[in-house]
Amino acid sequence: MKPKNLSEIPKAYNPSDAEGKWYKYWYDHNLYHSEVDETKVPYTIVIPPPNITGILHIGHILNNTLQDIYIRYKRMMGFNACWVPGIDHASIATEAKVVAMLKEKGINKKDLTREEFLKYCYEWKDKYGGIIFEQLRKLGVSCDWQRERFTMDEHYYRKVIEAFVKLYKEGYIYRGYRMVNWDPASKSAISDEEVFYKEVKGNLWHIKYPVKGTDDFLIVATTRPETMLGDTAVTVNPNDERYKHLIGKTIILPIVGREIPVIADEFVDMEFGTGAVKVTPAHDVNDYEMGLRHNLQIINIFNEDASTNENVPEEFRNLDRYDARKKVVKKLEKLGALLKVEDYTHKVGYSQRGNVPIEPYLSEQWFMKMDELAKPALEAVLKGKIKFHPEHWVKTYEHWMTNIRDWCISRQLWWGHRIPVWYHKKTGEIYCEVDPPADIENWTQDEDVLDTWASSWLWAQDVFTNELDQKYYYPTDLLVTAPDIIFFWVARMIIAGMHFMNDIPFKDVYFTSTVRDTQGRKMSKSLGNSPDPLDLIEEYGADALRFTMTYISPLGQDVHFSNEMVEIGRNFANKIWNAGRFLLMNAQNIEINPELADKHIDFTDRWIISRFNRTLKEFADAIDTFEVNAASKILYSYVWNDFCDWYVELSKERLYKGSEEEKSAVLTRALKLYEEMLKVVHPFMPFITEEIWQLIDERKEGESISIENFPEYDANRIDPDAEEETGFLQEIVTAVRNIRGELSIPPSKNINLLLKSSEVTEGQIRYIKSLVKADKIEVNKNLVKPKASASSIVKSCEIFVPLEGLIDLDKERVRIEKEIERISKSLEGVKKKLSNENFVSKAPAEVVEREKAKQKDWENALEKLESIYNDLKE
RNA sequence: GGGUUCUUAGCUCAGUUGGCUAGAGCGUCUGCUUGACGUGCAGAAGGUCACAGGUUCGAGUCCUGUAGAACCCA
Repeated sequence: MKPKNLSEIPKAYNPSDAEGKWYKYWYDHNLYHSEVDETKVPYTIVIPPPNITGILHIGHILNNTLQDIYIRYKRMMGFNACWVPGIDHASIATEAKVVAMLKEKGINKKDLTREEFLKYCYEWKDKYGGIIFEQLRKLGVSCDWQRERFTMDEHYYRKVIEAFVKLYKEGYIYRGYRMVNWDPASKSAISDEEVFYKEVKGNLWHIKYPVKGTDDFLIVATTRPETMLGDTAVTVNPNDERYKHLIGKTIILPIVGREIPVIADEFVDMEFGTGAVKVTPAHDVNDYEMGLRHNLQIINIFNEDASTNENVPEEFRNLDRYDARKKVVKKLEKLGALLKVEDYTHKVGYSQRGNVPIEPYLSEQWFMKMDELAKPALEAVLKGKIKFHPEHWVKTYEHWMTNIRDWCISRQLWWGHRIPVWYHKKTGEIYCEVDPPADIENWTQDEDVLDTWASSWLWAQDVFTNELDQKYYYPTDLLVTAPDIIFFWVARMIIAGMHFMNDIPFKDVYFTSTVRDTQGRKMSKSLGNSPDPLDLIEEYGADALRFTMTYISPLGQDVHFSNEMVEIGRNFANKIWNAGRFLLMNAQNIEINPELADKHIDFTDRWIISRFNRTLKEFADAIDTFEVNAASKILYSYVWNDFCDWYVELSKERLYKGSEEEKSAVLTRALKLYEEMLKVVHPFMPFITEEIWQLIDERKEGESISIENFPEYDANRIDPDAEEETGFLQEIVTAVRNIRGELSIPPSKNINLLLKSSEVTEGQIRYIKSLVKADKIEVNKNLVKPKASASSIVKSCEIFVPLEGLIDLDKERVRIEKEIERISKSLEGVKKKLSNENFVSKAPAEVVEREKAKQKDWENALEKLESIYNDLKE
């Protein structure tokens, strides 16, 4: 080992210097490219492809940090690690952006041909599609950039089309005229999963519907009065005594004047509203089904943009649905048909993309039959072939999969994978193949494209573009994703995997926490509570942000994030930096000699090595069980508490006072241990660990900590004796420091120490002396307590700090009193337990033994404390 | 309405198959220009584990109920 000669090491770690430099180094040396290598076991992750319209948000930080931790860890463990990056074309979102962009330029999509429009889309993608990866690189992700994919790459596009054709031929895909969720802004169907429900303050309008040929009338209550223009019936519950006599009668629809029947259907809830329901089969899902049951006329009153069409009276035509509502209400009022208006809060479906209320709308769409396809995918998860972390998502998955409904996969858009179906111009015959028909002039291709998720569901299998790769890397190992796309993407990827590959797409799925603000609100642009990760990286450093995210994100729970929390990571990085700085500064004067690395070993060395190996074991267990949060805490506590607070402090004794050879041995060993520690931290904090790793020894061009071997746990290095010996030392030191603190003995004041014990060793005395700033330590099992002294008890050892005149005896008395009280209380509990015969006979022997030992220890301590206390009273 | 999850120190969270003298970080208080670090060091205070029952020798942990919160589905 040959640490660099450093004239000056900054007191604080400066991330911005290190980050750009090392990312470029990794990138230039292509360190994270993976090729098929049969001699190595692959470990594969496919990135959840961000949307090309998307920019980096705090959720991406968590998600990609987790993936990077796993990929870096496995790479260092010797796996052939492959992390495939890529982006998603995002049909609806992108098309909306491009349309808006064109509009600003004064171009109307309608005036463009499909080809012209797609050209604009690709231009847009080239301009903005790569931004998010530039941002992710700032985070330090070790993706294989040579494998970057896009859902509309030629190979991938073809795979999507092949999948459609296969499913069509197998009978899973059909075309139908159905009620769909219509987004009137993008003028496209969307799937059930793309609808979210918002609570909206609205009204319940009570409208009077006259019964033909009588003075009688029915009152219907509705939240959407404008749809009455398309009513074709009124329904009551057949058991409703109030309305039985009206069933079969005819209503004259106000405004429109259409004659519509009163029908009976069990579906109607007698309790809701007035118990009489207007039926608009073309614009409500339940009404549509009722319409089918009763053979009702279906009148569509809206255009594609949800404005009223020619099926309504002339004065109401060409109005936006909300304008139509106002006008209808006004008219009803004028006609005396409006009885009352109530405030009413209800949930309204909105388009997730366009954020406009969706319109239930009848249209011809392509659907996928899901129930049969879902079965193997459900089984794969229930039988544990795919494991979810945390496991409880299995229930949500199961619930959705067992109640799965057919999937509307067509979208009335141009940007995306065009449906490979051609209609014969004369015969109307349908042709569905990957390649167009030979006599293309006689056919017209379906205008629609596929739902984006009907392309990204092949992501795990078709980012691999040749058979060899696919065979080697598939199934992938881990998918890290947000739980809100469990249905959209995770479930469908499993379905696709089982159907097309006859195998699972990934072995483990890690569902991340949802990042919220400190008030528990979701991060959103409109609330302005969403921090820009790039600002955070600039302020605190990428490592700090990465570490903080893992440190604060509990498994399976939402995380409450605020910018100041990143200080946790920044401070931790600084701690690591300064421990390194300490060793490097000493290396300027003390020779590093690898031959001495195993010389002058004492119990503190064996202790830190033991602790390190325990840490390795705990760390690996946490990573293997996907408890990343726990893993980060294990790291934190080893680095900060064990290594810095104790080991570095202990080492000073020998570093400053040892022989030249001892100094050399101690520093060499400490640097070695520090280097191993850096490797363990590296997957979490890649930049700082690389920066220091490059400083502590001479490295060749192309070498990197990121491709070093991860330290291996060695059970033989677990050393209970050294742990015991160091633990005893730590307890004594802490007890003395406690006395100093509690009795306000200034740190500048050196003390003498008397230890009444037969168990304290010479080795321990040396360290105690340096850690508590003692001039003299006397150890003797027959010591007599000096009168004016402070005391403490650690196991069998009594500690006395004689400080005539310097300690306040009243304070000391209170301190001992408190200690007596605390131990008495604990002792009481133990005694109570042990005097319970049931406990002694039924509890495991081991537990009983432990309680007995406690009793002995505490009784012992109490006896000593009481004697000390009596002594103080004199 | 159905499902899932949560409620532990002022705040954010750990607490594995019940054995606990209930932990950590932040914040608070006291002291510290200690030859790595004030982004730090040393010490301290702070909790009838939401509430009520039950199972058990033993419950923060298991069961039932109540109250409150969040998310998903309809």
